[in-house]
Amino acid sequence: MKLSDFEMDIMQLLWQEEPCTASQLHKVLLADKQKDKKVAYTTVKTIVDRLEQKRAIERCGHEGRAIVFRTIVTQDALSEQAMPSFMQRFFKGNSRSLIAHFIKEEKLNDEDIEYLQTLLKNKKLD
Amino acid sequence: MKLSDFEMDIMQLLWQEEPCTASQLHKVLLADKQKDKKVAYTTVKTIVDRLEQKRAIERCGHEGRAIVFRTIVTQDALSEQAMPSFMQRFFKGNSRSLIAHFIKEEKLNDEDIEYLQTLLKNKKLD
DNA sequence: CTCCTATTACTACACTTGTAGTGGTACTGT
DNA sequence: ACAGTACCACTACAAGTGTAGTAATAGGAG
Repeated sequence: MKLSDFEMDIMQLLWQEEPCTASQLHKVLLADKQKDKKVAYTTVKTIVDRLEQKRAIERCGHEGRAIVFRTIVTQDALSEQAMPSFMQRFFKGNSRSLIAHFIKEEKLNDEDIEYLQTLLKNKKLD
Repeated sequence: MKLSDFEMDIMQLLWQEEPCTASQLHKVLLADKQKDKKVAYTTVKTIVDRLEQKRAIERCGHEGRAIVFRTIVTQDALSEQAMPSFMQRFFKGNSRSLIAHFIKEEKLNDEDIEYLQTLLKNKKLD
């Protein structure tokens, strides 16, 4: 399944908020700071319709007139799909440099670091 | 700068092969196993043209009649740009779970693991 | 019961993207 | 010098995407 950027954004919201209606999603989107961009309700609804067509989400009830939706595909299923092409693109499939990149560039507190160190240790032992 | 998937593929090749011509890129693409998909030379040329329009690459000479191209933007510049939206999408900007995901899911040999452990150690000290 | 409003289903449209054909022409091998 | 070929610039086009308008209407407020 291939979803567009905006479709992914909506899925992201749905995973956090589901089950919910299109207008709830719209409100969350508008409330979401970090982005000045405002979209019309109908725009969100269009994306929701497309997600339904693609069988990424489905109707699971009503709330007054509004349709309540929930996701069908899991976040993992989708990221599994998107991950390889991403890595390919930026790191030629070299996961080591991918991880290294993030470790170098991203903010991590001590607790994060310890957690990741533990993960690595376990990985080595397996 | 926003590049499409195919445009990114070509950039990837260019970073590895530059400076080079469109037909060289085409040959590399065809030679590339892993993908049965065959594209016409003109398709590649179209993408190259678009990359030039977007100022991601530029002409830097000729080789007979053929135009030699080289990249203008760096791999880092582009991944910096692409990274956040990707992370946002799949990990809500939580870099720790992103890194954790890769550590868990990707193949890493002992040397890789030691390298990453060193990186983490240094990160902690900084 | 009637009116208003929130929602819906449908339609629209310009832009991007993947994919490639065409027609012209600058080199190159003979 | 001529022909063939490899390349170029330009054009095309369907599918997907972001963005939204419109017409109809079900539900809720009074």
